[in-house]
Amino acid sequence: MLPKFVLLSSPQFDKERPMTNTPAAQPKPQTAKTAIAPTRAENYAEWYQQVVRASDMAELSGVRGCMIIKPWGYGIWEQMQRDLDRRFKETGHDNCYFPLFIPLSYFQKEADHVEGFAKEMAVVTHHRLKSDDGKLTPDGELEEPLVVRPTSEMVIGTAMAKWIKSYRDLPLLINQWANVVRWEMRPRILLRTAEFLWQEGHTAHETYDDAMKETRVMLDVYRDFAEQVLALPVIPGEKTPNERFPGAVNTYTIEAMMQDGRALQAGTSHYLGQNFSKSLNIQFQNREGVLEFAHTTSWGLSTRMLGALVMAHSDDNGLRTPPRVAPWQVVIVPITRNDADKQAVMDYCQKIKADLQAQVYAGQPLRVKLDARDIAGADKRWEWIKKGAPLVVEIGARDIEGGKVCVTRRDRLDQGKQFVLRDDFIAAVAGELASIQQTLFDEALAFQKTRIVTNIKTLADFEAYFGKDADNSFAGGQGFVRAKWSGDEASLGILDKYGVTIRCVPFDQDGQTGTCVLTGAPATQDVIFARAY
RNA sequence: CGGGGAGUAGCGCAGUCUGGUAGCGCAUCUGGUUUGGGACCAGAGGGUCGCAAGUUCGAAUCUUGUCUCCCCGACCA
Repeated sequence: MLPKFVLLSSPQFDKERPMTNTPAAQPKPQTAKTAIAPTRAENYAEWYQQVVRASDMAELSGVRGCMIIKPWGYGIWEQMQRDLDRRFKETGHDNCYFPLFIPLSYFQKEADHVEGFAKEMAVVTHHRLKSDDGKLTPDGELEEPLVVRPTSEMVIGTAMAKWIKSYRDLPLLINQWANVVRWEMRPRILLRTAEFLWQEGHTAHETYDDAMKETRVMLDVYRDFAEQVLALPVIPGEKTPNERFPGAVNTYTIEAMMQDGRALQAGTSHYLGQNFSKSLNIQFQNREGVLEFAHTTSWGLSTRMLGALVMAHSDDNGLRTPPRVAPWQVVIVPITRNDADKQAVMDYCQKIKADLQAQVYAGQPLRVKLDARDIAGADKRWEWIKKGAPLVVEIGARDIEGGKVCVTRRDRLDQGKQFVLRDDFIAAVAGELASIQQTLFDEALAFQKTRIVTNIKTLADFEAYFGKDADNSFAGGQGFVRAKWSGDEASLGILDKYGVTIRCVPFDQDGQTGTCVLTGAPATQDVIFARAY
């Protein structure tokens, strides 16, 4: 039953990544050529962009801060959407769609909210063009400018105010898949773009308890999704007040660690209290017949997760796409030497494709691509490796004779190609995908664990870790500092010079009293300090 | 938005100082030789030098404006 090509032990995750910071004295031995240049260690920021390009997920569009999401990237997003959407439905939410444009006056109703977004809003002020000597200029000024939604609390809340009359109308649980625009100062492809795709859930509840429960349940949906589907271990916790969503009472987050040790907020869930219901008049008659303001929540997860996949799972040969979200989980590359072979090889490939598609992984039929393009097999193979297809299967005339297939596992390039009996492969393929999914998670988790330091107790320790003299190179091994913080917001000013922020107050707390790493004051809560994207 | 750097063929670059009508490597196409591995040889195609205006007989090159990208900051669901 056990296919012979499954590796039983996991190779050392970090074997090609020195933890020491001895500068490049090593005389580059005959190392295998990597598909991505520069490597992570050479220039992490540039490596990231090269992986995005090489994996063909997305590219810049020429429109400031806006990207084109290409089929491989969008295909991954579609898989994410499908999985998340199922989870939302299972937790009782329905999908809706609200307008892209929000009247400016709506925003003025919630002071904190507008202040939080004012500096990054695209505003539509005209509704037609006129031609002046062939030059088109805006004309027909609007009575009231329209904001392109940066998020939809105001427009959805306004609708909720109309829909909700009675406690019997609650809870109101809706979600929308949409694009939003935030005029970011410094865009970074997939991670921070002016326009991005996301889902935003918006709910209204009768009580604090109900709304808080919803907030936490949805954060846990994100956590489970990140870990199970994206193979991305995350730290769930609450944001400190200064990092809260504008207008929220509590903001919760899942924080992921990238391979350079920086943090990425991967999803958030907000308890909005009665702030928005009071601003927008979302009122209902309670069980005693008394008018009350509803408690609302919102939660979102975006195409930024595509960037997170790149930064968390890629290596120097490109992306490694988790099988659960890979648009194609198995790619068949026919190896044809001449026209005589061709038909036989293609027929054999077609049959294997059909047999593979009859297999089931994670509750769904396998997604199998037969790459029949008229280009060299070796080129196709490397293309799929750079995209991170979990399994690449090469099949040539010789394989047909032996009844075999040649398999490359994307997470095990070091083990090379495995020649396996065709039927064994088909029987084992679902297990292989599960194994790859697990490997990606295990490696990311092992990495995260080695990069969370808990022995930083004083500001001097902190300085040594994050300060100017600390090694913040890729090989330097910086990551998250988990330490006590007093909760004194004034102390956050100390962080400015380090470029570090508190990412979250993790849910799992030891409850011990210690001293604040920043001020030395008594402190009980553990927080995560890190540089962030 | 502040400081720095950069936009020349799909990608990576040279040429810009000292204006004379565009080149290299990879990729692409064609032919041939190869072939279980990111091949080799020969030939070919592809660029209004980011965009716009100006100076000039002549602008990739000089001037001004503008757009975009990268790095560092600030800002930031």
